[in-house]
Amino acid sequence: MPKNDNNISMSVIKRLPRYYRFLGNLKKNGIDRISSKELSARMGLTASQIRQDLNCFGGFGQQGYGYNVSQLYKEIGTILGVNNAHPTIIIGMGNLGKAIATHMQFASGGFDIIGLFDCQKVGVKVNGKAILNSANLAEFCEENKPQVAIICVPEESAAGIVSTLVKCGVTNFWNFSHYDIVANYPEAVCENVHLSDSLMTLNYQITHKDD
Amino acid sequence: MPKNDNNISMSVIKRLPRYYRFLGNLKKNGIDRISSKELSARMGLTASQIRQDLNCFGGFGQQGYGYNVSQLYKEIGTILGVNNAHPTIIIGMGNLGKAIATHMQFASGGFDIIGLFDCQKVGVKVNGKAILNSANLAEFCEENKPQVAIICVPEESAAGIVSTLVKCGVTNFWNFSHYDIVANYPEAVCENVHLSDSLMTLNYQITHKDD
DNA sequence: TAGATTGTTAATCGATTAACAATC
DNA sequence: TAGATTGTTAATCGATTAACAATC
Repeated sequence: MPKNDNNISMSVIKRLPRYYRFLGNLKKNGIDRISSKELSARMGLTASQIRQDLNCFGGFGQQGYGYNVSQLYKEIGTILGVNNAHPTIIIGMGNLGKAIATHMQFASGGFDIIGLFDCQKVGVKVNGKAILNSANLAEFCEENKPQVAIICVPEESAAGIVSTLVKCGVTNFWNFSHYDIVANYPEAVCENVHLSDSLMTLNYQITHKDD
Repeated sequence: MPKNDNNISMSVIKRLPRYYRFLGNLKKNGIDRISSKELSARMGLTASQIRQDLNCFGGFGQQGYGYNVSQLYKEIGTILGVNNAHPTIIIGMGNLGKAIATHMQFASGGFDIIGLFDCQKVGVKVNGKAILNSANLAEFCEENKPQVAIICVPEESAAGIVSTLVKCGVTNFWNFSHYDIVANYPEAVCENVHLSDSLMTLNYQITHKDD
């Protein structure tokens, strides 16, 4: 009986993909039942946290038994939205954009790539799809109604691109630039990936290892 | 007078790169003085948090005045370790590895890329550097003593690669694979980038926007 | 039934925010 | 000096962990 509490904390949400991954592996290995204790040992969490996390969404377990792996895997998948096929475009076909376009398994994550854009390289094929001209972005959005945009352009170009997209009704973003989308468009949903910040955090840890 | 408290929380550390970025921008715009209040407004934080964060490392401000932008920028840079040049290798020259190799500004982040590895494509140049054979990884490490490895191979290959690297004394990782390095090598320093987890978190937010 | 394990409430821990004396 | 703003302590808030009654 799935709940829908609407104020699930980000801490919990950020753990869901990892649960999903571990359950997928268990399933693949033919394990069809697991207790919070056993899962906690495998994942390096507390059993308490796992039970708390899962109970944000519903009582998926059974006292005295634990959790059914396939069922829980499916439930978490649904919660995450992997059964969606959000029409999605990628803006910026530099090295990063190309890598994202070719490297990610969008379909199994719930996304459907319907267009790749760049202001250069128009017509060049990436992963079998011809790059479209960023100049025609607005027009494309009117016709094809993408729901999600992946921003792989540098910060300088991002402001203009995002402005165009929001005007066309695209308000969901996977943002690799340092442009702060939510600060400028509070209604937007945005997940940031700041690779250079992550690298600097690593540097901090290396530099201060022996403090 | 920089402190060195050695138990700075990860919450604080993860905010440092963003402070560094904002201060760099202020500096570029010719602003040479800022109060925690003004900075908090620009960054969308509380002034209190900024003062708490900075005071983990030392009293960089001056009552009645605020903070000197250039000085604070420099201090945070030093804390983050941007003046280092950690000899670094990248393993895996698929789309992602290539993008990382060409896209990131390693030098200004405190890293120096001294080798690119792949089990195929040996000799092909990426960013002016010829790809080396992963089979010769151990040998290369003995000779060149890299300190950091960037793991851009799939999870299946990661276990073997990381084992080799740890044996050769490489214990600092920027890890793009789902292989859990710290679980297997507790002495390792590792910063994970799980792109597919990030994408799934975005999907959750889109899917539950109107809950 | 007895043992196991959940769902959930209460206790603890840590991080953020507020307040204010110190001081430039 | 008076006004501004820090550094730091105290209060609050939220997240994690522990405990245990409910129940399969």
